[in-house]
Amino acid sequence: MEIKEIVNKLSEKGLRVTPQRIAILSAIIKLNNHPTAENIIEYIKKNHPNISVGTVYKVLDSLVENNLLKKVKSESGIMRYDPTQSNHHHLYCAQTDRIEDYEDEKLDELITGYFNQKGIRNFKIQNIQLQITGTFK
Amino acid sequence: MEIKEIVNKLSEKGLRVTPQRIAILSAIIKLNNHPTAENIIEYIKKNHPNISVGTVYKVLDSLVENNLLKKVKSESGIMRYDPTQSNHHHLYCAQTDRIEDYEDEKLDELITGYFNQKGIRNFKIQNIQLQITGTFK
DNA sequence: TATTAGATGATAATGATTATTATTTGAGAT
DNA sequence: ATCTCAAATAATAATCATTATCATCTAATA
Ligand SMILES: [Mn+2]
Ligand SMILES: [Mn+2]
Ligand SMILES: [Zn+2]
Ligand SMILES: [Zn+2]
Repeated sequence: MEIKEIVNKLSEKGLRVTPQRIAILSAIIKLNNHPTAENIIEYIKKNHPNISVGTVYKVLDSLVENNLLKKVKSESGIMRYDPTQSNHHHLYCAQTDRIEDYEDEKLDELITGYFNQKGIRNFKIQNIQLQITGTFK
Repeated sequence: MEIKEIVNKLSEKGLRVTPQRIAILSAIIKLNNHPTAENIIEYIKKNHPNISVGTVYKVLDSLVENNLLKKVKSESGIMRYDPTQSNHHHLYCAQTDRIEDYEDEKLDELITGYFNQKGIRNFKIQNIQLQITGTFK
């Protein structure tokens, strides 16, 4: 049961366990395609019709701040949310707003190796993310 | 004189050469740090105080559509504009909103080579862009 | 069960971007 | 050099994602 997991994650971070927070995290995991705040609200309203838009945004921000979610920039500028903590890349569809995860340890090693040798002058690298644009087939 | 160049670029694309378009392109080149629409407006108003906000957005869109500009997604979601046509990557400052260009032919070859062999199943790659986050020093 | 800091819901406000429309103008034709 | 008119602009209003406010509620702890 993954509700238990969600409750644990919230507690570990010292966040109060509220029905809204559980619903929002569950929704993002269930929806599973980098939903927008609006997507999340629409989904949650089915079982939780009184949830407030402001609450959803505030919860999202606090979950991002506590590393339980990541923000994903979309082509349009509308923010999207990602439940995957581990570092990974994204495939952007050039025709639709679809965004899929792309994980590739070998590629990461290749790039990390490259920059370990070369570096970037005047810049300390914290994180490298690939934005791979193209079409799904 | 680079105004001549700007005029040429506009004509080549079949766009009418207007003072507003020249001013906007010049501003982006001059500002040279991926300015927002607001940055551009502020800069232009000095010499061109009557320019309309809507015009700036419309000109930016048409320049993007005609491949004279690129959009750059920022952390905050506010769109930024880039006069560099050639494919390149970006360095994002983790503390400020600074965005710098990063070009690296060797790196591109490395990544292209990797994907030429491996590919991504169910996905046709059109373009790969690195978002390198860290701090300038 | 009582306490209370923190969370929520309702609502208004912001701020970036887009839409609308009357007026102006760039560029080709005369 | 004027004429013509599709396209561009300025002024203004509208949209829409996100944020702010604040009265009410509630999860966690004692
Ligand atoms: Mn937010
Ligand atoms: Mn735009
Ligand atoms: Zn993801
Ligand atoms: Zn750039």
